[in-house]
Amino acid sequence: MSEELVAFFKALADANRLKIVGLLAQQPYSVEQLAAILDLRPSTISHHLSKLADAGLVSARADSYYNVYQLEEEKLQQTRLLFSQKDLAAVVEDVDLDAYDRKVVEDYSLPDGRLKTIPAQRKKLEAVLRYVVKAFEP
Amino acid sequence: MSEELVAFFKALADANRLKIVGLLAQQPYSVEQLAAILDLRPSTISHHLSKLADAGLVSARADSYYNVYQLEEEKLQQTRLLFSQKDLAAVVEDVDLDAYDRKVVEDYSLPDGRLKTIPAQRKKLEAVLRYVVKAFEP
DNA sequence: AATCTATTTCGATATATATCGAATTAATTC
DNA sequence: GAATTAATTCGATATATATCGAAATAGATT
Repeated sequence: MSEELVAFFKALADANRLKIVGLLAQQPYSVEQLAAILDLRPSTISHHLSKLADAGLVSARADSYYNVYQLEEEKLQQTRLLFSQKDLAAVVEDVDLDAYDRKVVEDYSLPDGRLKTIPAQRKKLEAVLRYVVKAFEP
Repeated sequence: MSEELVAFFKALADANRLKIVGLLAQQPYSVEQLAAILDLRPSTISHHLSKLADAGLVSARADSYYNVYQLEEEKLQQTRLLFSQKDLAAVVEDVDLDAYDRKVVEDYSLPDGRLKTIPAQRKKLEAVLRYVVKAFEP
């Protein structure tokens, strides 16, 4: 039967899931990061990733205690045939890539702008560092 | 934006629409023929074709007073990259290709099996002829 | 060990979609 | 010209899907 083929197209037939694919085409992301960037709840992102995983388009890798999702390269080849690099870039063009970093800094900041504490979680520490580094760029 | 891309995948994200594409990959069909073959109402087929047309995957051609739908070749190329010839064939493998011909013959037959009248519509006449010819094959 | 935290699962809800049957439209046959 | 017919459009309905928030789970930090 062609249930698999239908599932493949269904997986790509949603604007937010296409954005997830577009983002993962650049680098792996955790659920929380994707949630912040796409302004959706983590549970929603988890559902989307589950559908993409069922279709074989993404896979999860445990990194510390994050679940980091990445594109499956073979399937990626298939999808690259479908929508070009340009299309793939267009999908994420109106996406706020820094939303996660900003959110973390905000969560850890006092009203006066200084950090309450240094985040214990590695990804959050990284986010703060990226944010600070960016502040010193031209 | 990537609304167009989403529409493209949405168009293919349905088992019956995939079957329509698989059928049209072999030859053009009218709405009525597709309805008989896929066992759906003509209005349903019309909706499906409308979505496929919006995505640029099919186009209509007036033939006598039938609307005959065919695949758009350029888009077909794109989809051929997605799902191979084999997949395309698999999509229609459990489809009853002769359903339309049988239905026409049944509609025009008397209880004793002889034809009431010769169908006036060209496609129905063709259907009866195909049916009869097939009856004389090995 | 106790507490936090990221993710998943579950239940609820609102929106979208597939399908049908009836009404409408456009074109054909008689 | 009247009756027939293919296709589309419309209204209704049932199912599917996207999303959320809360609860449950698994893992890490203190």
